Amino acid sequence: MKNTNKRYDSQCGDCELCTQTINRRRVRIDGEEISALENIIQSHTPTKKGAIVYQEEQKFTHLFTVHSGMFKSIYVNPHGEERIVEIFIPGHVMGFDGIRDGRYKTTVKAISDGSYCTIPFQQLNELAFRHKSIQDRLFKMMSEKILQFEISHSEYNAQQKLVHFIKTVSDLYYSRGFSAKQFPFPISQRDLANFLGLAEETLSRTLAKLKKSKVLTIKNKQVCIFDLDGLDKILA
Amino acid sequence: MKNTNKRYDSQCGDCELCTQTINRRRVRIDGEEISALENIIQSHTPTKKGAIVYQEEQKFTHLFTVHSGMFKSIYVNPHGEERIVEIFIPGHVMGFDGIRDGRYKTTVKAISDGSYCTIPFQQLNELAFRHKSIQDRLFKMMSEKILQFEISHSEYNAQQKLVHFIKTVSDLYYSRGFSAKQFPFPISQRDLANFLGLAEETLSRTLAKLKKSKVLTIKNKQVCIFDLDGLDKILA
DNA sequence: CGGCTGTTTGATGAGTGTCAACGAATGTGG
DNA sequence: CCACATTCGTTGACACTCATCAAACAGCCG
Repeated sequence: MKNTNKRYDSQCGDCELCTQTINRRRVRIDGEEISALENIIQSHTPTKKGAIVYQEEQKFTHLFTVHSGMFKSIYVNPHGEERIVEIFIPGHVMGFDGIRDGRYKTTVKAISDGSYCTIPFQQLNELAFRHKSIQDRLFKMMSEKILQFEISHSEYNAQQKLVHFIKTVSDLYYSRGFSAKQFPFPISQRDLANFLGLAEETLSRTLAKLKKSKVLTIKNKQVCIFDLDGLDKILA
Repeated sequence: MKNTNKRYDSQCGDCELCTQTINRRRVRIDGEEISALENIIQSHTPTKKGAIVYQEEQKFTHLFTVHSGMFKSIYVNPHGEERIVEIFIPGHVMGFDGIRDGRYKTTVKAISDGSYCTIPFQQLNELAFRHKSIQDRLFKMMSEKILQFEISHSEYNAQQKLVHFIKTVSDLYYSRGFSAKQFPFPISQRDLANFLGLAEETLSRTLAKLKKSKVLTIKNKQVCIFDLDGLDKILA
């Protein structure tokens, strides 16, 4: 099982910081700045499922990029309820919530076995101050994130929420050269429901409906999309 | 009417860029960097209600800070439906959605008469590259915005959505030294419903309920909060 | 005054959350 | 390797929130 997942690994210089999307494909940015960047990235910390990358209120020191596996970012509301606010897959950068006031505001845990790279923010910051292109990239990445949130804010029903998320993941795999129709999906339905703001039962029923209408299934922690156009129709 | 609003104006060096929150109060950051910043800010463009600050797909050149009045940021989804994704009040910075790829992704319009300041991003960028503290501030502001979205993602019912938004505005006025219990609120119920993702009728009924239970009212484009603790209880 | 636009009210139904129970899968210790 | 415990996913019944439709009402401006 672990071996079949291996091909989905992200290379070290393959994260959002070092790549850009052109024609739906993720391509590496070249230049000495990027090399400088790669030099401060500490590579491949392997993690077991459930392992903690960073914790709420811990001092903010690093950003992290997912290398393999899936991670979740958890926010605990004032009533102690855990809410999953983000799901990360290979290439994603984790830890932006710490920049604000020097402490992480969420807790990040591994959903599956996997590994991540570590970027000392202090050094990244210095680098951004020396290389304009790196400063620009950081601004752009954060701007992108803000835009995504703004738009995703829009009102979807249960099916659309689910399909939208799966499509996002599909696009991401596609952009890295993998199949858009079949890819690993190690997240549990409980976590997924929590993330999407749905009851577990609603998610289960929604998945059943999508399977019945031959749009997609999730089996053995793998998504299999039968009808990509069907997905778009659901979101339309 | 316009005169009574005047005291709610934000000063030029009063926006999120030049201030920070300490003990729920917004205080000015000092230092020559901030002065440099103020030098590139072009002051006070007055606008009439309905006026457009920037438009989707227009080339990204400036950030804007609200000086007085209220503004809305509109995203048009693929089906031509308009969705209000942000509401801006004095001190807020508008235009971050343009950094991503050099074009604004939303349209910003004035909800009421008001005015705003203009910051050439090119110059701001240069400045951020020279003054580390400005780069830091920009990073922090964007991080803050990301965090807000992540958290607000959490599941609220209609009443909580409404109360949460009003509380946000209240806090913001308070942080600038105005009353937390009574402040201008020029947004129409239609726009507000759209922003909150509610039907107009639901919003109307929710407001009626809050008024009946003596928590708050909105009259003459003014919010009047009777029971601040009541608000917190609703969100709890 | 009439024609807008914005807000309110009532009736109805769709979509989801909740509760309860069960079945399937996974992990654990002997 | 089996028996058991635990987690995870499924299914049905039901209640409730909220969107929708329809219609009336209020405020505003020419």
